Amino acid sequence: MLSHRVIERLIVYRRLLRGWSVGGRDKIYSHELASLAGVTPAQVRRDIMAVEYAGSPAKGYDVAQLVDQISALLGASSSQPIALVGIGHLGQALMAYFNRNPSNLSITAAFDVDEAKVDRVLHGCHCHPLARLEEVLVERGVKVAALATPAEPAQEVVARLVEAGVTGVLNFTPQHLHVPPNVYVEDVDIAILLEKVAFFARSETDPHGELPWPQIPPVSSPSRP
Amino acid sequence: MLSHRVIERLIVYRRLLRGWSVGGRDKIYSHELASLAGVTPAQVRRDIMAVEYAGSPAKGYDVAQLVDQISALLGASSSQPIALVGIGHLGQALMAYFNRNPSNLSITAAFDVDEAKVDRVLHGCHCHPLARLEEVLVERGVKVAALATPAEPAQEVVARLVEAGVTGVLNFTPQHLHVPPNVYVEDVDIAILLEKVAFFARSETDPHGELPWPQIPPVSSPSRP
DNA sequence: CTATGTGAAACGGTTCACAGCA
DNA sequence: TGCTGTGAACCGTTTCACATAG
Repeated sequence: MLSHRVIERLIVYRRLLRGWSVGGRDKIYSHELASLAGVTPAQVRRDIMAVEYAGSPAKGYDVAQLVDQISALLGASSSQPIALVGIGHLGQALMAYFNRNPSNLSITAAFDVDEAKVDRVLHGCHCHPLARLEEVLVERGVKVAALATPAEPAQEVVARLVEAGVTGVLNFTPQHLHVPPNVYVEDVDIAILLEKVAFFARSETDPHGELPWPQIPPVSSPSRP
Repeated sequence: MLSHRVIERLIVYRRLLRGWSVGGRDKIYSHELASLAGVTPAQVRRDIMAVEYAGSPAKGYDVAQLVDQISALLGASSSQPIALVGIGHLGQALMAYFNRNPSNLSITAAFDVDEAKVDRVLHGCHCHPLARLEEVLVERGVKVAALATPAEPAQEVVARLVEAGVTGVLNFTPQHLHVPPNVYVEDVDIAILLEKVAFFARSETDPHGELPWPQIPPVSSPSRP
């Protein structure tokens, strides 16, 4: 019923709607939201069909109500604790980001094998030794973890995460993780993504003298790609 | 003809094949590669149809030849320079990663507005002031850039990147970037991905007492999901 | 008129199932 | 027998096009 793609876009819409205040308006049209999100207006309307809310053809969607209905669908708007394993540069980037931009997600516990990083507070987040992983996770009821270790220990760590009750993992490791069917894993393989970008950068022709392009197309114009 | 998904998986396959040495064998079956990559054997065979190479039903695919043919399809195996804009934690994570695991991609120039970070060498990569962006990029013929700045300056920076001849951008910013049609942008929105994981973590049921699951299924067994 | 809601068509990607071959 | 290569079926997603409403 709710596919991965739809969920992803609804989360994007919600973030954009929360920042919406063009001319102090509290209403928004599908083509405006579409332009901000970089999708088609039809896509926006189709996605909004999934939430229990109907806009008015005259005035568009009420921003506040739409945010509420999306949140109702996504569920659990109350703050949810996230664990982080691996306090390298990437791990610290994650801590810094979610500390700076407080959302309903917050990284509340970090873990590393490196004794030097342990038992300190980094970016407002306490760093524990990896040995205490299960203990802390169970105590805090953590269900979601970000995995930012090197590739080698990844499978072993994820097994311990699952054992401790984690059912969602954001995996920055190049390892393909084996988990039981009730656990959701999202892979983010940055090296693969960069190679992909390099490939498509090559395949795109590079016109030497080029025209100006619409850098910031007016948000109010219906985009018809 | 070659879709984004296929390119992505071919890059994954190539990496796995380069690390393949089970029992010193130089051949591999589709189900073995599939198991490593976490896809179906049919998917592997279908993807390999895209490259100009045929395996043998008796012995499977010759690993070295398959790597060569995938590389021929992906093109430009010679080292390609990458620029990085934004030397925060995330930027340093990228520099550290591509320094440690040398591939055919290397981050050769980094940029930041912060004077304190500039004109030093971090992770084997020289850091320039943002003002010299165009100069350095044109001089080195850089076509690919990773964007790891805050959201606010992202659109302005990408405009300058495009002006300097960049045709591929890996965008870690939550901003939707407007670029001319000949420029490829890949978005990696970590906050959205974490929220998505949190959502699916909630929707998965969490069976309390659970059975052991196949953590490392034998690579030689045909997986039929 | 313009914008929404939506059935239906179009599209793209994955899987099936089987022919062919060592 | 067990694998590869592949046409065809299948399935999920996106887009179209139009009925409907202010």
